[in-house]
Amino acid sequence: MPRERTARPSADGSPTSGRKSARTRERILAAAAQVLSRKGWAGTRLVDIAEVAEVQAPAVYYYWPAREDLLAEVVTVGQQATLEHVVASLAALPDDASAFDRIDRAIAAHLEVVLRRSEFSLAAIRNAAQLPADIRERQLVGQRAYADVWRGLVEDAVAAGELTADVDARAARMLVLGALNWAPEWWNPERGSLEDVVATTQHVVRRGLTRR
Amino acid sequence: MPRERTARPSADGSPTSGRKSARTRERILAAAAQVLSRKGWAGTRLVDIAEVAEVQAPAVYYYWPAREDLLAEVVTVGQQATLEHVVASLAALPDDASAFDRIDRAIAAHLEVVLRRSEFSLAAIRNAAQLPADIRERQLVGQRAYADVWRGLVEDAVAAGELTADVDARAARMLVLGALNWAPEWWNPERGSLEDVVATTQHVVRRGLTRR
DNA sequence: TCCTCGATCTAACGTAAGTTAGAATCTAAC
DNA sequence: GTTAGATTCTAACTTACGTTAGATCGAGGA
Repeated sequence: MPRERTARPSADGSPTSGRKSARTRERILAAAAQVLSRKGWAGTRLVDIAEVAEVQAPAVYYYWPAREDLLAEVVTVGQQATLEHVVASLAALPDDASAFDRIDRAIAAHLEVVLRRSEFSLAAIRNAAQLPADIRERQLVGQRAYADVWRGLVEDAVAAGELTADVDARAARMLVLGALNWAPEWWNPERGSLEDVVATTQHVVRRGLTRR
Repeated sequence: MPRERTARPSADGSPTSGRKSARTRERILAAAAQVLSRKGWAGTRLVDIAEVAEVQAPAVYYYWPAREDLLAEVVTVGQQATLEHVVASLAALPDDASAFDRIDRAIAAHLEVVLRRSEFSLAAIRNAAQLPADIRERQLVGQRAYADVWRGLVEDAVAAGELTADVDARAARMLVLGALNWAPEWWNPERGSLEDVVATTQHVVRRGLTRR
């Protein structure tokens, strides 16, 4: 059994730092995210993960009790990464930022994480509907927490009169999140920069939700 | 071997009409769509399909040579249903409909099919990324055909000067399609009517893409 | 240098699920 | 009512894959 079960990013934050065992664990986790995002929950084979991580399949059992636990951790990490990055981005804004500046920032942060740290968040997004019941339940808790952030953003915008009150707030919020979550399906770094996509999305969303 | 391999909707169009064997085939296909949309490509077990269709698993082999062929047909049907319904809806519009009226109609048609005939289109949408390579290739052809329809809609709107030219047309198009494809993840008939969602979406999209 | 223990491997097991074989049943024509 | 063909079933086979057991390798301290 390894001494530390949780990944501990070391001082310099580089993925190659830390104890060798911790690095192997990270490699397997990242490999699992990659395979999971492409093959789906049931289609993710331990052998494929192992091949990407350059280990033998049974090595997985040194770090996780079962395949399900490894995959569940991928989903959790993917969810938390999104939540934390968005919250941190919002916290970095000046206190007097307008409601729509905050929404712009959240859009940018969400796209950054799903398009750049894409394997983990993609795995979480694409497989949400396929999770086994027990894991799905935990996932819903995290999802609600993230939804609350966006609900707050939209409510603030409505209260500030910056957003049209003539559309259902929930529907509008989910339309936006849908557009964001779908971005990994079509965006390709070679066809346009991330910054361009962010700017376009901010443009369209701002116009779509702003009163005339 | 059954005499007819392709589903032939009979005069009244009801799912219980036609030869008994054809009805069984339809039942299995619909069951496959239901399971596939929830469990993912690899997670869709023949036994689960059979249970929903009220048949034993080997009965599937009377109609399809292998599990893959059944699932591939579900994806094809889901894709074609969307394409055909949108194209038919557009064709029903008067010739003098404005570019944005046509986009509104396409939005309504797309949402209708993914939210109502949801099992087939959901199966196609959610599993696009997980398809085996050979099937994925065929799927991309259909996907391109559908993308062409939307590309045309957007181009017409730009040409008519109804749509802002200051955003990347492709990105805007994909953002809208993302919002539409994501709707099944959150829409629930008990929380609001389909008509309301359609109206809200049309509102937001029209504002989002229209020049000031 | 040797010993210990952490880390990973090779080999084997058990089971779930797709598939096949062949029997049983049902339908429709004569 | 009988028969032929269509349809569906039960039972068995096969393979893939998660998992376990136990051996092996490697690094760090005595």
